[in-house]
Amino acid sequence: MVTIGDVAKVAGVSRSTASYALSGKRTISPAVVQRVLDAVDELGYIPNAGARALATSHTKVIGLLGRFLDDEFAPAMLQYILGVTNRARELGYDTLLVSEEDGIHALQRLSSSRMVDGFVLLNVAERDTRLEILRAALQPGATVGLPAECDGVDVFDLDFVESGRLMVQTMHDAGHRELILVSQPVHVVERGGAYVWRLADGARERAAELGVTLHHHHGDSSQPGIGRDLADILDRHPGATGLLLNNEAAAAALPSVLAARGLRAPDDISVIGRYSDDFARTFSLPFTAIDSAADELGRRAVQQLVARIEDGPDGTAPHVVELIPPAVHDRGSIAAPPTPRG
Amino acid sequence: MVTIGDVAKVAGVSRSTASYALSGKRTISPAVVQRVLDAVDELGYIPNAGARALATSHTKVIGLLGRFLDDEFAPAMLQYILGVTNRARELGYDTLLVSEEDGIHALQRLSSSRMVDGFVLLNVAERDTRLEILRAALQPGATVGLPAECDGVDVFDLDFVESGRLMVQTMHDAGHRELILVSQPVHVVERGGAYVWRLADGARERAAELGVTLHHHHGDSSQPGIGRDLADILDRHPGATGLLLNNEAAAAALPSVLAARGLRAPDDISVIGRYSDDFARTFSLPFTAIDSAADELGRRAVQQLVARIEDGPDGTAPHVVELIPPAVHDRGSIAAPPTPRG
DNA sequence: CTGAAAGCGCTTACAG
DNA sequence: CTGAAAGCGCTTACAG
Repeated sequence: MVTIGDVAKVAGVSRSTASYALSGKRTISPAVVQRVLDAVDELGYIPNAGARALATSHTKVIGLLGRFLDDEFAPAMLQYILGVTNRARELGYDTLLVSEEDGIHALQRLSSSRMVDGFVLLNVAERDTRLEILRAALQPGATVGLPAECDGVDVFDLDFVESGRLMVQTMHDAGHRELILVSQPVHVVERGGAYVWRLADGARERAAELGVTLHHHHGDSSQPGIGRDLADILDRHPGATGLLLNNEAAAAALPSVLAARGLRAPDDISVIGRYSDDFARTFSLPFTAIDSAADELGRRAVQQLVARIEDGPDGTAPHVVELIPPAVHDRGSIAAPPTPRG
Repeated sequence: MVTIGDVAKVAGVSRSTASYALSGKRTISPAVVQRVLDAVDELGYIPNAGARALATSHTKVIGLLGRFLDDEFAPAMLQYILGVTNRARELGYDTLLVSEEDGIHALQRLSSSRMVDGFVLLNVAERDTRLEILRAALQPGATVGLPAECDGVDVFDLDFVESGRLMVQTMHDAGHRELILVSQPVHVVERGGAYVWRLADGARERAAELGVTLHHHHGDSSQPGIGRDLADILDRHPGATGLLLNNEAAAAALPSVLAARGLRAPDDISVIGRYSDDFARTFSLPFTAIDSAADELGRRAVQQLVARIEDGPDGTAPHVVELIPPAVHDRGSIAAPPTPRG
């Protein structure tokens, strides 16, 4: 293995000079710097990460903690992950991905062993037990997902309240006066998935303000349950002309459900969803939707985290709570309601 | 930060005794071991990973290199990733996930900096330039994906040739004599996705042996292209009664395509796919399929890798090439061909 | 502008 | 059965 001692020898300088020449933390004569750089090239020198971490207390690694729940929508998770890993690399960091069930344990292990400089937590719930550990850790942390208590961490999430309001507003603008909102299952809420009721609250609020009728239902998170649920829900509200989906499985199942009933969007019913553009593309969902901005959220979280890491432990920048405003991606599934038959 | 020196002090022993008591590499009297363990508990001691890595040359981290290609089927990738991270953790390893475009560069960086003890490469192509770097690295490596040249690495993949044979065999058993195979786009093959032609070869072979007609087409890898492709392909082979899919996007699009043509599986046409069970569940695909075994492949690769890491650099175990035999998951989309109309 | 030395926190021969 | 010391490969005060 080639060490900085080898580089120093080849360049004809001391190890400290070689180190300073590479880090630039001390002025070294240009000629010497060049000799060191040449030696590095010649030998293919890359510093030993463990040794550097031991000396500097910086690993240049961030810990990414996901919760991969069985009934959570797995494909969407990859977008968050790639947002984090790609942005981290751009900023000079590698990413340790932890899928461990026991997030608390993982957090303690990585923090105490000094394996990482900071943490990004995905899928953060309303009351997330990982947060107290994170606040007590020496490394800073950023979350994707808005918890009840945000102090001590940087928080990033889609603005779900505004998303709900926007869905209703958009339908109202198109002339709809009776809407159905299909959310994730109740147990997702019970598990702390507060975004479910945040979007619902926003929708309800705006519906009340606009005098629009809104029926709210929770649907299953997978097939065939969600297919039956959708059929059932449509049966129960024959007067509804607009469908709001805050449930990826529902969005995936809807095309077949509509086809089976001989309905078309937007001719017979208008539809607006909330999921990632990537998801829509992959599964060819033809519905106008609010982008869940997974990649963007991952990138922002890691960027803020790195800024905080490099600010040092007594950096004084206040913690942020950034809620990304919803953006509607129009796919033509919203139109004026059909004129009532008969 | 609590160090092994603190533990030693509290336990009233030397640092080396504390270390040996914890590692068990030397016999220490039970009483002393207990005192050390108590001190560890009391202080919440967790060893500094960098220091340990520096001393032992082992990081207990494996590097996971993915290639996340734009038109590759992203959701499936997460299954491989979780197979790797979960199994690695069970074996005491953490996982550094690298999504870097430039896999060669990443490999060199992680290898030379001694950040990881070994590598798992996902999505390995027929001629994968990362492999030469991997062979030259001091750390061992395992691949998911069968390259042309397997020496120096442990290789894991689904047996795609056998998968192709099995698809044809299954259809033949049900009475079908004219089949269509829809593969991934040609450019996936050109990029080195040899599994595409491996499955096709197996299918062709078995079709020839059984006297079955097989039409082979490449379809687009996303909507709306693949929807049009499927319709087109079905138009061109009105006599075909069985459809083989080696293209996830095609599987996802097929329900709507069939619905639009007023066809049902298996009444009007029999269908067999090749994708992960998880994928089928998530998108409620109603087709019998060969499981791509993503999770299982990730787990096996990491297990073999860890065995090799712990065998040490002069371990003599021969490298393996494990092709997982295809398993059909019956979802009832195969039946006898319809009796010809007219 | 440069070098010799200490120190980061471990593990593991070397002595007893 | 246990301890004092060396060493892993870096960085960074301390001296010149």
